[in-house]
Amino acid sequence: MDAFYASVELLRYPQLKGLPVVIGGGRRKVDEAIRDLPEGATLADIPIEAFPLLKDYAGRGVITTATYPARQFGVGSAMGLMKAAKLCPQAIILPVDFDEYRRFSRRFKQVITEIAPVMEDRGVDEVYIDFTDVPGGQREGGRVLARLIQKAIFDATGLTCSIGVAPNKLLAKMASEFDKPNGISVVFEDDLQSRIWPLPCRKVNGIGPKADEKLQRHEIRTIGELAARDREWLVANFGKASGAWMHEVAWGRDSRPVVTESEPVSMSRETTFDRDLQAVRDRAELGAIFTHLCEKVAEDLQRKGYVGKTIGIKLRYDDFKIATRDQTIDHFTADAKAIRQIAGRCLKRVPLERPLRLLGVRVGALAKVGHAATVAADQPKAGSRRRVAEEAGSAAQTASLF
DNA sequence: TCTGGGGTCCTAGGACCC
DNA sequence: TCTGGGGTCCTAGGACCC
Repeated sequence: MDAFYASVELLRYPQLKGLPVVIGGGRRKVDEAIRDLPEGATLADIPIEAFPLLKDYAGRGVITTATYPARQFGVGSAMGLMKAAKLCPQAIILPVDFDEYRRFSRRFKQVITEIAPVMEDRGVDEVYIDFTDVPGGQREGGRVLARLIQKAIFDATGLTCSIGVAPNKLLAKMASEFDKPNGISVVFEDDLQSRIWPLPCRKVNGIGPKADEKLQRHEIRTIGELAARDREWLVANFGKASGAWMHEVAWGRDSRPVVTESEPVSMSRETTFDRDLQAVRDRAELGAIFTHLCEKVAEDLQRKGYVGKTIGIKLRYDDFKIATRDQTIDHFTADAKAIRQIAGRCLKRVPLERPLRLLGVRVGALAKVGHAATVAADQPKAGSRRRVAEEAGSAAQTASLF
């Protein structure tokens, strides 16, 4: 299979070209900073002097993305804003505007599917493309088609993108990072030794900070060093599945197809509070947030036409530890009140002594509305019956908090 | 004032069924 | 009475990605 991996550079405002800009944080704080602007002004109308600076920003949040001039200072995605402010206080901060990103996201994906219909959605700004059957797709090893797609995206959206072309998804993804922004890189099978093996293991999609740390403890830093270990050794040290997978990717092998359709598995809403909240002292505030999250998830489900039967909550404590609880019920629902009721029971099963930083509500085991009816007719599972019995016994002592 | 929000997939133990 | 597997579902946590 021949694959593209295309990654689009997110929104930039023309008047900010060449300036250090970070996008992130809560919308609220940034909105406050630019609220003196004329009514109806969009960000594009704002004079540069009016943009809020990172050094004046105070609040929780992380960077979603940053311009290349900002990255020069060492700031980048997922970094805390307070830390970024120390590195680059003069950077302009802009609010995240996901509605706008989604609009652009739809447009650039539409442009791509008109040229190459076999496309896998990998999020708001990334896609895989299988161009095996696209007429002319093989010219210059795919470079011609990549240029065509790049130009079409730019014409339609004004966005630039980086494209990697390779024999499979694994290599295409790595190739796309070779020439950013707005570049095209073609990697062939024969380039494995010269271009892939020198890269750090972290560049492999699927090797994260934990796996990388463990690899480094075994003196494996580059993909080449990973490839040098034999499969048996990797399996013995990283487990049957992970070890074998690591061996495959180190040798540039990946047979995953480009998947054009997929059904969602879960939908969730979560929020980090402006300040840590305590279950007892801030009971009313927490209760209101909790209800709101349930309503939002219910809205999302209904808007997209899904129902679910596993309902759960997520807490993040002030020490950043996470706790989750969920319960599977014997019917599908997308009703805010029903979700709130089951999620409330989950909340009673989790420790609430520590201050809370985040609260989330999740609905999983989804089915499309209409398809759910047949599934719902199935016998309730043993687990649900058991749970119902336990609740009867524990309701009295836990009824207080939510 | 370190560390967002929305996802997927995997693992592992226990219950339960055959 | 004790000893088995295999398979599925449920739950909690964790790694990872965009």
